[in-house]
Amino acid sequence: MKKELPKQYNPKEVEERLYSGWIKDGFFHAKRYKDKPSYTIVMPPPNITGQLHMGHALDNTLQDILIRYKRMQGHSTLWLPGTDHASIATEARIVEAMKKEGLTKESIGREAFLKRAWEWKDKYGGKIIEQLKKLGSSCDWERERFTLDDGCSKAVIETFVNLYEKGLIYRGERIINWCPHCLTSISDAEVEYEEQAGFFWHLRYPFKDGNGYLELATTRPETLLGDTAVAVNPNDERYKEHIGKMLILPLVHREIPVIADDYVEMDFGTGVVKITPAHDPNDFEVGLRHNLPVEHCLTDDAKITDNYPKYAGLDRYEARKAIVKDLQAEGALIKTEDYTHNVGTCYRCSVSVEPKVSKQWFVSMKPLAGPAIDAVKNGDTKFIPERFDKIYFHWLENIRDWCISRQLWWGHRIPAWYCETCREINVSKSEPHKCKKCGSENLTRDPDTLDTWFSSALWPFSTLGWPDNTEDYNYFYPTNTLVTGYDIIPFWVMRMMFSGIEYTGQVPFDTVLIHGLVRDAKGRKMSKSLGNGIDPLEVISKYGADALRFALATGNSPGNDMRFSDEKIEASRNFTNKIWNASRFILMNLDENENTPHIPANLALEDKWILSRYGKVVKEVTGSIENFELGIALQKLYDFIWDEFCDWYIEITKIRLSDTGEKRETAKAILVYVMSNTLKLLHPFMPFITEEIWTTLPHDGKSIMISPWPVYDKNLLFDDEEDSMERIMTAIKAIRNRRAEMNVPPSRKARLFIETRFEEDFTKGAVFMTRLSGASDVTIGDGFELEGAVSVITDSAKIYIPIDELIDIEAEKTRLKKELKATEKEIVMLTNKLNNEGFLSKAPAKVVEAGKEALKKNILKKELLTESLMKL
RNA sequence: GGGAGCAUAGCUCAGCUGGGAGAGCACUUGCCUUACAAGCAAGGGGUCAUAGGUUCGAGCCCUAUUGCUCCCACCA
Repeated sequence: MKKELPKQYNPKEVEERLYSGWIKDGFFHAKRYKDKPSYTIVMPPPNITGQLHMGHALDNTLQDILIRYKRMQGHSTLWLPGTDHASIATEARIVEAMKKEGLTKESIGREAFLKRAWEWKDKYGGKIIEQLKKLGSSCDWERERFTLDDGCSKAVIETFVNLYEKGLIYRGERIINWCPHCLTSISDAEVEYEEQAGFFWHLRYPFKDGNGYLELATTRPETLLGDTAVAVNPNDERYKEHIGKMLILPLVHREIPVIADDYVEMDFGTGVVKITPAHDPNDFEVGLRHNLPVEHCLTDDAKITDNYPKYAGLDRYEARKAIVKDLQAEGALIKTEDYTHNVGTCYRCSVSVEPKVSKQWFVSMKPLAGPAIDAVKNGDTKFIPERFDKIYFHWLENIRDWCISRQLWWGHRIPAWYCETCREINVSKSEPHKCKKCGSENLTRDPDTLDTWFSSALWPFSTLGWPDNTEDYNYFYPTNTLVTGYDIIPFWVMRMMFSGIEYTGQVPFDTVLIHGLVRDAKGRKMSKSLGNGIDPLEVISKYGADALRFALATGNSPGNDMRFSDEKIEASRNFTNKIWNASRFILMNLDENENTPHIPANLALEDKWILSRYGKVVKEVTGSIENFELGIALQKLYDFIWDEFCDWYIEITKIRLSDTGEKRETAKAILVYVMSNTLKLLHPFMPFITEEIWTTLPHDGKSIMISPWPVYDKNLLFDDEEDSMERIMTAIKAIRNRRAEMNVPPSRKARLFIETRFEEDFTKGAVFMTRLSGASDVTIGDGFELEGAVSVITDSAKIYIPIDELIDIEAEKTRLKKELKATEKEIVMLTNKLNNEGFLSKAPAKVVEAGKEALKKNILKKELLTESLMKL
């Protein structure tokens, strides 16, 4: 049966059929071959609350390209997928859902809450995985993991206990970032600063002795309730005499001291700062240095505490108004100024973060940061593009201890039990039955869970079976490439690095490929609130996954943001259409039982040319992918397929295809060979359409995705034939140009008379020159005496086109003169260059040679032009 | 306050270690040439932000300037 492709490419049908076929054949499943190198990527696990957005689509497209490429190259390839439990986001979702039923976490209790959470996860957690499949992701779904599954949890407990025993995890009362909405602590990395318009309230704090006052300014007057001192700079002459004196705190009428601390900037404001250790990170530090009491005046949900009955229960912003009013009434308010400043907000809910002193668990970062910095400095892991190592270094060099405890229930519960008898902390991998210090059996487990990122930090090895010494772990770890956006370097990349080094003794990956954000057509960040997000699933259903992947992979370079637009996706779709139709054309010309791709013996000039060009594309594309220049690799394939293969080679073969015998067979064979192999090069980028076509063409093997990646073959290089084709193509373009200029309709065929030194080339090319340049026939010879013929001159030939009715001798002269002038200019430029001693001695031989070659061509062209002018 | 990025054709962007600028879209002209009008052919359009410097040679390297963008930072 002769094979055919339908007239229109139908991505939907093809994608579903092929994807399920690949799964069924087990092509995505990674096997550990002893004699093959491994190549591993762990997927950045999307949140179970997530919906696939363009960021995921880009991230996973890039990973799939690398994985498919390496798989075809014969590596034991593992792309390990999974999801993240996303403690805050998921818990918020469930709390919200319960609210509708009139329930709260507390009302149903921890166990029932977790039951709901797992149910929620089972119901919705797999959604994003299904969406990733639509993209064509060739993940090993048999190895899919979840950050809260048994294996990952075991790794988390192992790590926690281990670090605790090493003294790198500790519990302490520190100032942390508190989200009054999510009701949990969050880490420094989870705070986003945004500029907000506010006020600067200037206040008067009177001295206890009734002798005057100090003026200070604050943006948060409500924290005045928690003031336990006022600070000035020790070197500030204005206030030196007041240091140690007591002030009366307005409204509260508590006595607080004036202290001296370097932290105070003399030239900012009045040089006097109120100190609220409980609710400001800097003030907390000052408080530590001066032994100040920590006075809490805000509750967990940011309301005034019961200690201040007049304001108790008021929200922080209401309290602010009330307190300002009262300050004014008391005469303590001097003035109010407009003031914009940075306010920390929660990266999950955008509510202003409240700094708060609280007992939490921390990871001691300094000892872990050092080796992580070294690993990048000495090249064990490298960032692409390199500049992102600066961001990485900056974070690690300035890092503070990582607050890892969260006041949430959905997550890994901290493995610490407190003895109710002696207060000893018992940290243990399994539940202890009695206190290790006093033997009491009255133990209570810490109610808190760990930061989601604590488990994510272990992802590259916890998913492979660590801490157990599994075969997967030994074979696939360390992983190779991590692909992610620059925005999560501090959250994730950095933490995986120090975790990997600390626990496994190896960096978790050798390369971090960083990509940018996908923005909308106007360059805005895609966001829910703006409603400008483009849904990748809609794009897939309208244009196909391959078109989406092409649009995401092309025209952008690592680390840079990109824009996504309708124009771009349409251009991508057009490319899929082009490939589809080229293939249809080839299939149309094949006979039944065609041979598998091969190169026949008697090659024509153009066959050698396209093979040579193809060979170079193999080399270039492979090189570009190796350098992670995926956009460039794809651009090269696009250009080769569209310009060289379709617009030239296919057009040229049409002559031979209408013939019979060996000529036709050879053309067919080369068409199949080049198309089929080029599809392989394209497969990592556009898996579906390439598979569909490849398996329809004569092929060897079950699937393109497990076929061997083309290898650069020097035997396929034909430099002389490339030069010959170049001459002919230049001539054809010049003829087309002349005809277009003179408005000769394509239907008007004309004869061609060619004078050339490259007679052999043009004799070969004459076969297809007629078709491609609208000629009726070609005559190659010498000394043509043609009255009123248009001449076309290239650096290798002089071509006459007799079109009597169109010839205008004067116009012809003008045109030739113009061209002569341009050629002469070129000659002068090249001559100067080649007479330059510096250039000759310092430029590489290759460049000098190219210059000489160009000069030679221009001189030839000049001669031909001059001759033609003389004749006229 | 510190750091980074960007500035190339009307628009969106490529341009790998320096060898006389490219693509897609848009525009102009002509084509239903039997794979593709989602196409074919031909064309117009750029002192590569500005000013210096290094070099035989600079979009690419160095310095300064201007304009945007982002990240980090305890100026209350």
